[in-house]
Amino acid sequence: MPAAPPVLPPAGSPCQPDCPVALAARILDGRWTTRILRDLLGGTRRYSELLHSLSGISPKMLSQRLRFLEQEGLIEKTTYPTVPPRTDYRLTPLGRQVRPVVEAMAAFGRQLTPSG
Amino acid sequence: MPAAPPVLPPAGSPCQPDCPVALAARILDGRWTTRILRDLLGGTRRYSELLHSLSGISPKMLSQRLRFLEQEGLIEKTTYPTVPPRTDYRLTPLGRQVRPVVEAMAAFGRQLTPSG
DNA sequence: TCCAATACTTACCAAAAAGTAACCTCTTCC
DNA sequence: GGAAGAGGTTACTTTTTGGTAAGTATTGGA
Repeated sequence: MPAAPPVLPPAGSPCQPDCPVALAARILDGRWTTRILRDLLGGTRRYSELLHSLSGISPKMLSQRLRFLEQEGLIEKTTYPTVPPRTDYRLTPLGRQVRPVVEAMAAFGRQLTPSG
Repeated sequence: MPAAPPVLPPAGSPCQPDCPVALAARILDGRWTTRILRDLLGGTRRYSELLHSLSGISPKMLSQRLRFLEQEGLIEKTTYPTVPPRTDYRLTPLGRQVRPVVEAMAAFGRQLTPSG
């Protein structure tokens, strides 16, 4: 059975603050959010792995965004009481629902690159 | 023939600043951008229509975002020298490529609504 | 004793994004 | 001589976002 067709609100209807696009934008907004999600779509990641792979992000921003995404129910973490401690982050079922968004962004972003 | 399968960068590869997702995020970032694009996906709109339909946006923000999107080649405008003057905004071919992104965001946003 | 490693937090600061309110231009209608 | 209406701009302020640097906790190892 095919996936449900993508539905955009009808042509005339304005995008109210509670419109699905606005709700998604509130969560996905920010320089780093979609990049963090993109990396987590590749599987579980540790804090230090993300800090390294998202070149340029500061520890503060990373933990801030991670905390926000956790609050919003998109990711969850596990801390292992080893020495030194270790923390794993992974997407929740809700978080995995952003895959189509990130994929569509990647496809759009490829149109943007001057030379592939 | 089916659409090309959505491709996300391979699991291990970090999201560099020039990764497609980051490039798309730079343009789609901000509280209003995707909402403006959402409305324009419904067809040509006038400045005053957008000002009204994007409830809460200020004239300054709207013209700022519109100018930015024009610079980035996603929209174009036409001004008619009527009295009073009239301006139409519409998506360019590049701008229409954001449709899948906005659709995916809408689908994700619908998961977020507590009730419908 | 001090350093290393991991995963943070805190205080402080700079820059960017967004909001508010007022103003501007032009012309036609009252 | 206004006001109205479209499409903005300007100056000013606030809020949000992001960055830097340093500090915290734990404990095994040199």
